[in-house]
Amino acid sequence: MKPLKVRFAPSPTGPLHIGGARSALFNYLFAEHHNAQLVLRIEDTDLERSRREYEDEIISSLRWLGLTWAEGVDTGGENGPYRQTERLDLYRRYEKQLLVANHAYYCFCSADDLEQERQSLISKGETPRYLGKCRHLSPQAVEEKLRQGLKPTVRFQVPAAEIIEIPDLVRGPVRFATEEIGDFIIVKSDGIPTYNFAVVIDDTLMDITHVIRAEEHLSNTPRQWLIYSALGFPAPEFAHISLILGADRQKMSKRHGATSLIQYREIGYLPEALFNFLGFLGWSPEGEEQILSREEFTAAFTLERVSKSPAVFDLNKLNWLNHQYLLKKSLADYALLLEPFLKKSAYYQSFVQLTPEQKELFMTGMRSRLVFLSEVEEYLQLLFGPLQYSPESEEVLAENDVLPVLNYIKDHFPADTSAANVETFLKNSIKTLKIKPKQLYMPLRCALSGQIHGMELPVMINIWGQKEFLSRLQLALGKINGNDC
RNA sequence: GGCCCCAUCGUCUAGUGGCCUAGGAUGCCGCCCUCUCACGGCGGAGACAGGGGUUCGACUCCCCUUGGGGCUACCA
Repeated sequence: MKPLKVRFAPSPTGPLHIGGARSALFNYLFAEHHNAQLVLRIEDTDLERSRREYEDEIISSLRWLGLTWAEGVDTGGENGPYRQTERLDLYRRYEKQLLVANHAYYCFCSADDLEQERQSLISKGETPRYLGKCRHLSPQAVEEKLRQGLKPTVRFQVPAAEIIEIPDLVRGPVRFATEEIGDFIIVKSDGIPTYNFAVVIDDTLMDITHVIRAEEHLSNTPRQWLIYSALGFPAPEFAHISLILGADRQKMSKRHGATSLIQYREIGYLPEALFNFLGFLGWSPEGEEQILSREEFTAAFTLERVSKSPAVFDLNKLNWLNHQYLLKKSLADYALLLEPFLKKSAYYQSFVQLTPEQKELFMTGMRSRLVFLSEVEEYLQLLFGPLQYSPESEEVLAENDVLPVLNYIKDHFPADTSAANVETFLKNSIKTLKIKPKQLYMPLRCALSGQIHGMELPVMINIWGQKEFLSRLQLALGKINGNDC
């Protein structure tokens, strides 16, 4: 039996998209599960939009996600080159073969003619398609047009009145009538093959056994099927996985916010969280656990459990997963992960001056709180930024009994500002003043940070130190007194 | 418009004719913990799109309707 082999074949026309990442992931999981090879091929036949920097970006996104492949544009292999624009002579060979065998022909129709034909068919309620005007051009006529310098496209001659049945591993058999298909272009007028043509040749030459790709390609599959059979190639197995939709149930696109993997990395999501999240979009294991390791995924992944219906991208769930993965990190690992985000902050200089103990307290506080890493900026601002009072905090400070409490704290504040000592001091103050904890903590929190939410108060106070603490408290007291006048 | 795909809580999903008064997760709400937020614990509301069949019995099979999506390019 032929060794199993799959591929991921992105177009370098933009950064790696969530949907593309999921397709890549499913191919990767399939390969790992079945001990198959994964190939990374670059489909750059769209000369206008393809850019080498996107290719690099896609590769680094895939690596970041933790995917590996045996063969490909960056790793090399026996079936290269792996960039379609470097395989043009290969396609030309098969183009000639189809031309000679009358499976394909030159077409000289203009864009205007094509558009007219299209509109006319739509108005008649038929499938818009090319009706084959140039199909029976005589060799002399073709010769003549070529001599005039006209640049033809090459069209595949679709056989009439056939039903094509594509066996699809996730959808079951899907049928198409060739009447609905029209002779389609396999080589553009600039000599570059179209997707439908190149993909068949590459998948064959690269010994791909399973084509796992997004459902948007399903309608293209009969065209490819026809080429396989005209060329005498065996067709691979197909598995069309459903699309990932935005919250509005439309295909994910730029207007749905962050759609590229890079953006998620920049916001501070972990690759393992994305891996886990994407793995559950359109697939689920037999058990009920939600968090799977890479090994558990590869052990459990089969195409049989891939869902047929499209999946909506749910940021809430990604957030939860990311938080879960973040929570599991050791403090040291967490600090390492947070570092780039800290460095980016305007308050980085203040942060680096903290003692190791303070940094650890800060990390511990962040770890239980942050859903994604870039959120750290809010906390840095609270600690090191200018004191600004939120409306809620002003309400708290406007209450009658806060002044004596704050004054007491100010007058008895200890010189030792270790978090433990501050906590003891605050607890003792509560007893002395005979008030509820909240009556002390809340006004104090608002006075010092201007916010009603935040990290543990003793930790914040410890980080501020006595001087900063008193100056903040002073500011709040002045504000309260001012308001009273 | 034509062709194709899809249809279980808001969302991701389990479910392959009786195990289902439909399970899990997330989100939401409540309680506990607690200075707040977060973490953690406990509990609650929340779905088989509609209509026909098939069957002793349909979430599960078939048909229709409806809804959503994809394709319909000299883009992939």
